[in-house]
Amino acid sequence: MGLTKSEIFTAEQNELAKIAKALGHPARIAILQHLFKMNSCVCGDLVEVIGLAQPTISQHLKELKNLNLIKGNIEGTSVCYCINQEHWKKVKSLLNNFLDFNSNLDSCC
Amino acid sequence: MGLTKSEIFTAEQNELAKIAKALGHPARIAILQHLFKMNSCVCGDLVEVIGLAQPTISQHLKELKNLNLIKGNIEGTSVCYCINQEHWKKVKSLLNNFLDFNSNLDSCC
DNA sequence: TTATTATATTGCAATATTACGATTAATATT
DNA sequence: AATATTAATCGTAATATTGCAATATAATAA
Repeated sequence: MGLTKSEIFTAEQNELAKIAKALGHPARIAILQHLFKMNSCVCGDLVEVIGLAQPTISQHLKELKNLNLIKGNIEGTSVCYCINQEHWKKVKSLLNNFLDFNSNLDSCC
Repeated sequence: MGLTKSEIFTAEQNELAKIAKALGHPARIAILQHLFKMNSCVCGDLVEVIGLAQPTISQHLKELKNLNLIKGNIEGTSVCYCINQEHWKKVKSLLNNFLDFNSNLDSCC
């Protein structure tokens, strides 16, 4: 099939999975890391920095933007991308919440 | 293509992406949450709890096991799964490290 | 030995993802 | 206006993922 049965999961499970899925490609990790490092708008040089073709980077950016992980502002002929700080906080707490579900007790196996 | 160009990324970027990808499906989130909640081995009742067919759950478990996120011990005719605590710590710090790359400065857009 | 039970594997159909060349759209520059 | 620059979109090929029925395997029970 190739089609996830989202309807049988909770909203939180689907939300978490969607975020994780967006982070599930090294190019998108690299893009986010670069945006963090630059701390500010970075535009088409992502193509150079990362080393994938322009349409490919554009596609990855679109995915990150669809999930509100980044924002894009048009500046002349170029587009300026940056982390969506407000939303990133939510993502962080959602993920941390999940990661810390981890109890201190030992597993039985 | 459908084939990720892993060779152009750093080991850390690929590692992060692989983990995120494994978490990028609500069924796998649900499995992990259940294992956490039970804090101990849980076996075939995952099929009931989650509501996907047995082969599908088995496949998701395999993926989680391949990434060392969970362990599986045979106990009689059933298999007992649980979180791989040691590795989970590494995963947590890797992800937290990434999530906290976030500087305090404002984005420019 | 012959069920029975629990899980894994195989095979397959439907869909999604990744990557990129070609093209388009929008703004700048000359 | 004509051209250049930048990024988005379209189309497409190759591959991956999701889900399940059918089957196989392994361990116990009768």
